[in-house]
Amino acid sequence: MKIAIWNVNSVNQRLPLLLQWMSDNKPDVVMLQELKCMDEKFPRTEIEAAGYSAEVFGQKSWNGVAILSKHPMTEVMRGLPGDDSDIQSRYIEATVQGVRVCGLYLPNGNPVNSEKYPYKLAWMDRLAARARILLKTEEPVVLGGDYNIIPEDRDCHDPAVWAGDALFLPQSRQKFRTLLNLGLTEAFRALNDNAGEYTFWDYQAGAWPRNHGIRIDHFLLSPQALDRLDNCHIDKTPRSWEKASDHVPVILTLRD
DNA sequence: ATGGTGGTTCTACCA
Repeated sequence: MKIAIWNVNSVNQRLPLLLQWMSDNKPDVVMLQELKCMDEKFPRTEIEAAGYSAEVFGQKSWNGVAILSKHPMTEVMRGLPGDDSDIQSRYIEATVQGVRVCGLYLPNGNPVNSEKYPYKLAWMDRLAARARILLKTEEPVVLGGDYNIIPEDRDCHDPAVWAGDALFLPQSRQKFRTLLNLGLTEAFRALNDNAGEYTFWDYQAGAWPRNHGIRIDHFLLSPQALDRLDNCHIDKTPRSWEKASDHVPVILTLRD
C-alpha cells in the first residue's frame, strides 16, 4: 500500500498539480494538509473523477486536512481529541484496508512569544495521548503529515538560522521525541541517514534554488506498520513545477 | 536588521 502526505498550501490553487502528481504516482492513499477551504469548497468532483474518495475536515482560510483513498474508508474521525474549545481543523483519521491512517497538520507555533507556541505544545501533548490509544490497538497505525518540527540539526540547512524558531526549539523537539519514545518510528529516518533531505523550501529568498530547506513532513509508524515498511522517500519533483506548493510529498510504501 | 513570496481575503493574518 502506497500512502502519501502533502501540504498543498491551498488545495484549490494546487489542484492541477495535485491531479498530475496523483496520476504520475498512483498512491492508494493521499493525506493532504493546508486545504485552506471549507468542506463545500473542496474540489470533490475532480478528486472523485481521478478515482479517489475523499474524507475532508476543512476550515475557512486556514488549516484543513483530508484523506483521499482509492479503497473504502471506514471509522472516520475528525478533530484531535482533548480540547473541545479547539476549532482548528488539523486532524483526521480513517481505516483503509486494515491500516489506521491519521493525517495531521501540527501547529506552526510562531511567534514563540505569543499564545501560538503554548497552543503548539499543548497540541503535541494531545497528539501523544491519541498515539497512546492507537498504539494499544496493536494494529498498523500511520501518523503522517506536516509536523512543523525539524527533528535534528541534519534536517535543516543551517541550524543557527532556526535556533529560536518554534519548529526547532529544544522543547518542540523534545515533544517530538516523546512521540518516538511511545514506540513510534519515523519511517524516513529508519531507512535514510543522510543530512540535507528536505520537504519544505520557503518561497522567499531563493530557498529552493539554494536548497535552503527543512525536513518537517514525517510519517510515524506503530510497530505493526513498521513491520510492513518497504520504502519511504521524498519526492522533490513537484517543487520545481509552476505554481508549486512550498512543501513536497513524502511517499510511504507498506508491504501487503 | 530587513526583506524576500505566496495564500486567503479585503486588511491584516498566516506561513
